[in-house]
Amino acid sequence: MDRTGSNGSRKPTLEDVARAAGVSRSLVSIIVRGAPGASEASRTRVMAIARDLGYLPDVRARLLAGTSPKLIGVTYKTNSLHHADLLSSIYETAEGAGYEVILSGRTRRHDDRHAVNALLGYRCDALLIISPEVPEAELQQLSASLPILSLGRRMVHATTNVDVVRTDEAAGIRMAIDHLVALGHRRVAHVDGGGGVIGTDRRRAYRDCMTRHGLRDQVSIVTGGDNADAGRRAARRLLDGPEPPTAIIAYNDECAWGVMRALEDAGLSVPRDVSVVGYDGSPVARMAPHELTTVHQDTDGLGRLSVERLIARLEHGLPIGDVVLVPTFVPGETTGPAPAGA
Amino acid sequence: MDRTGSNGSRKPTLEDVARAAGVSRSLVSIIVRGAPGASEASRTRVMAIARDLGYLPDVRARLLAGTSPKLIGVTYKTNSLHHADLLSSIYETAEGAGYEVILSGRTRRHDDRHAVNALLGYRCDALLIISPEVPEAELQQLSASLPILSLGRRMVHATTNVDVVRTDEAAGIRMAIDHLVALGHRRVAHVDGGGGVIGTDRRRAYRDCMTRHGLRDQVSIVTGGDNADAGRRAARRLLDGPEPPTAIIAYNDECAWGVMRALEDAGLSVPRDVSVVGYDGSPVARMAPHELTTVHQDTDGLGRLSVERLIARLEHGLPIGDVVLVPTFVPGETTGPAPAGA
DNA sequence: TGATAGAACTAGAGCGCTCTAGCGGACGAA
DNA sequence: TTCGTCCGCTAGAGCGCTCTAGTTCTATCA
Repeated sequence: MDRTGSNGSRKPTLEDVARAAGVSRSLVSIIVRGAPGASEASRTRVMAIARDLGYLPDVRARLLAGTSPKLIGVTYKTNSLHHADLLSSIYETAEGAGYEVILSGRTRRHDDRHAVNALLGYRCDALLIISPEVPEAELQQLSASLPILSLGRRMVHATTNVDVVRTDEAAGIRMAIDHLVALGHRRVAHVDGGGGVIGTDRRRAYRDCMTRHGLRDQVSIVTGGDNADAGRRAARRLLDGPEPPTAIIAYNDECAWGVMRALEDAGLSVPRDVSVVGYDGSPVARMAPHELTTVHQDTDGLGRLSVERLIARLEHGLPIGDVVLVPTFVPGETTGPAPAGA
Repeated sequence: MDRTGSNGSRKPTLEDVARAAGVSRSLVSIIVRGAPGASEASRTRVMAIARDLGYLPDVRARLLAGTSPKLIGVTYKTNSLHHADLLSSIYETAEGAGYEVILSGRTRRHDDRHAVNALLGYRCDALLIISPEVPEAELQQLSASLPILSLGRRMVHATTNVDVVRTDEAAGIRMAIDHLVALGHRRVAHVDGGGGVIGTDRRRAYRDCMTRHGLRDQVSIVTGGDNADAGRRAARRLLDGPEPPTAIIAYNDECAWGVMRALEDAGLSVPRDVSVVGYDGSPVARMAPHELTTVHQDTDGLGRLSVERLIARLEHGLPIGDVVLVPTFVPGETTGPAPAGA
């Protein structure tokens, strides 16, 4: 078997182009990179030859030899619609700035740590972790050797060196509760996202905001998660309780789907009997049979800002700190007036 | 600003470990790779030192220097739940076999060609393209320089050098139609996936199978797509027609969501008024408020087989050809008996 | 005793690129 | 004329690794 491809010929290298053009490897390098230091005449001539030969730079060699930062490692959960959405703007921003993006997906058996290690193996210059799930201390430790940006998750310790671009969770939850209360709801429950920082923030915001509305005794929280199954199980427990809620704020859109599923199972109608609010609001996530009422995060902005700031830090050492975007509340068809008797 | 990390120290290299251990770079290389040729004593000693130093092999250098194939490039659509599902088994199988996987996502503005070029830049040894959208000729041309495997999409020309691992589309559609016909449905429509090969196969299978059931005059096809929006728009057109169907087979699960959405909009109940069948059946895709009746592809099998075969080809030159898996039909809650009057 | 084999290890080339240092020639200024 | 300067270009080192072709050392056997 021929390793180099069925046609038996190696991929052309800089050397090949240089030989064909009768110039040095260095000149070709300058030209294909678009770096200054070559005459216009040489540029057009060499580029034409490179094209003819089908030359494509070897990214591995380029990264190995280069001295300026050029590689951003990104990890995300492959089964998250919201993460997938963020990738689009991350790709676009990075490519526009001349940076390579290397992806490492997190799956069931391939978690944060695996993914981060894979990225470190590529010696990326910075790490963009979407909603990191490892302990903050680990991120902190990592940040000693390269810039780390957490997209979505806040850092608890102010002293941290880990940069953050995120959404104002409290604002999002507040909008949702204000909306529901204005519709006459009082028994507003929360299916939370579990023990993570984002989940904790949303849960606390829920509690605070309920209290501010004088509904402290109506606070009802049940452990959910970031997927539909978790939402469904959680909602089922909620409905089994003594006083089922008239509105449910789910941890995210997928979770909200599960919640609606459970309501359906219980013969309840949305929003007539129970109102449901999601979170994230990425277009791809809004496929529910009813247009989901949701807290819309600025996906494009989050992705773009993360990359822009990370690059600014890499190139000029500008600190990023904690960038907070305000979400938008998007009323849909899954929320309505509280039932009369409630 | 210090490029090499805030602690100012470069990442340790083989050289560093070798020096610390008082042995040659070559020996350390042998040991960290787990290659034969080192004593047990050296192994434990050097490994301990490597660990202490926090040594992590540089993948770029390793790939650049290595002569045996080790890198599989994978491209997929970031917003496809089915593709995301496939990634899990692809990762696991490849890692288990000691291969690196490099991902390149396809997004709105970052299409097949971009993604493939990015992967070629890394000089991957083989390309695994999930549901490729480029013309077959282009794949064919690509296959001249490295093994190409199309996961999901069949090749039209028998002479092609592109390998395929896919699902038996005809069988899947047949199961769906048999199921619906057994429930008394006659007006079974199809919201298709557009002009791609997979879409065409499912469409043709639909037509053939309807004909076999003596329902040729009931054939009703409307152009959909692989997402909920497309499904919704398509179903709307279907319902506007003279004789709306009593059952709809959607191109995939996301499309089916859209179809259900349109039915809901029209005040129709699923499955009382109209039955709906999806396609793919990955767990993450089955979040509809009703358990979707769907044609379940063997996601794990597809991913695993693709990688296993690709590796077999790389290492032993074994041809892959056209591997076809048979899907499973999973009856859910979105299909029921045809309405009496229909 | 010396030849021989095998195990353990090393030297050094080379993967494809970038980057620094420097070279030659053209040109303008003194 | 001579010097300096700038432009266009090249030589060659080096990025961190793998791999081939040794070398050394010990054990074994005629």
